[in-house]
Amino acid sequence: MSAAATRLQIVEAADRLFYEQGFEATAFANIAAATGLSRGNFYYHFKAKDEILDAVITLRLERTSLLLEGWQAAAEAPGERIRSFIGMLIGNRAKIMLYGCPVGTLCAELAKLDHIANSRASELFTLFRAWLAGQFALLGRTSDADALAMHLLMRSQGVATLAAAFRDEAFIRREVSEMNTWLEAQSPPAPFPPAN
Amino acid sequence: MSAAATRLQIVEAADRLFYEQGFEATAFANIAAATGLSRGNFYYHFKAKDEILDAVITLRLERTSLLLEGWQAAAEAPGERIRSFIGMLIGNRAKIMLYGCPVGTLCAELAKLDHIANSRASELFTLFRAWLAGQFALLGRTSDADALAMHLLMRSQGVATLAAAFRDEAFIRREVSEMNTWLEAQSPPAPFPPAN
DNA sequence: AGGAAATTAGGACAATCGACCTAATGAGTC
DNA sequence: GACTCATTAGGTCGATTGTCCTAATTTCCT
Repeated sequence: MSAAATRLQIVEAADRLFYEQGFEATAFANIAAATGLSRGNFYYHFKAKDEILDAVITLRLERTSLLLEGWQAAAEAPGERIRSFIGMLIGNRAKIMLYGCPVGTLCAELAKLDHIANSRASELFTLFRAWLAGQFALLGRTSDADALAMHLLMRSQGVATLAAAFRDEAFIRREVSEMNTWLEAQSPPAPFPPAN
Repeated sequence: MSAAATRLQIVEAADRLFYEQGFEATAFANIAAATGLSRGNFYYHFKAKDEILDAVITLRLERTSLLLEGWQAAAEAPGERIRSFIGMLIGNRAKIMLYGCPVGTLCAELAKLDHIANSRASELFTLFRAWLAGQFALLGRTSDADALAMHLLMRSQGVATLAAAFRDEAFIRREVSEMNTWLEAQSPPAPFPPAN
């Protein structure tokens, strides 16, 4: 197999295991078992475990960018695009109830480990934050676009954390519904009361 | 020193280290260095590391109960009591920006580790949830008291997660302010429109 | 097909982990 | 002060960790 293909195989297995078990709790033996590769083989593609983490974060950054571009292309209306973001909580509800949000839990773990890759992991949040702020700006909320983006990001993180703690799918659906109605109320810029 | 005092010393050091570094990343050597005690000594007070975790969770459950009772006694109005809960985000903002929420991050880690103590850790959430639901019931929101409690819990978790990721104190203050105004809007039961 | 380079497998290494054991020290009683 | 029991210190154990090294294997080019 080509080196690039093997490398990707390692990174994808590590990506899944880091999410399901955590970074520190995932040993080379786990990645080896998941990929069917030998442990010693990893050091041909990576110098250290931290380098695998870097590759995982890079992979997530790339795929997140593609995801956002996809939402950007799939809808013209900013509100509908934001609804795609909110919809993630429903689409990934099964894994979220088991392992929480991949971004939030990774950042939390790396912060506690005081790991160097911590700032790079939080760039995943920045990606969503900037994209959401762009959509709110398109909605006319140019002055508080970033604050609205952070607010929505905050809600999705809170939902993911509690959904995992209580294994409660109904809670996810209820909060997603509330997020959508909240979103509806954010649309009109209305510098003057609407004339009708 | 008495056995009970030494035991408490161990549990309190473990409590802090589990919060700041995570459960798995905290070794007996760390607790030994923090307390000045010998490693082998721990096994006189606990059978295994999991038992220390159990003691830490028990300690947190007790202190959380005391905290809630204190809020209960400090204010008559349920709204003011709930504001005490929200105020935690301000009071603990320094540590929250470094390590996130002690409850949320512990639950997240134990879920990934598939640890037996996971359900016991989430009881910490249940404590806040039930108490908050009680306050909302006192506000007249008997039918959706639990949903409102979960909503507030969700917001505090999201704020803690993002505040840690971005090290953003202004974000905490802004969201706390929004939570308080949201709380104001939840007060009136108003089965009929107010007559004035 | 043959040979060079790329890729992989598997073992060995020191370090660290939780766990266990035993001897030394402490405090309190007669 | 001697005795007993509670408490602590320190060392040891096997298992596991990330890391490294070398030989075997595969791939690819001539």
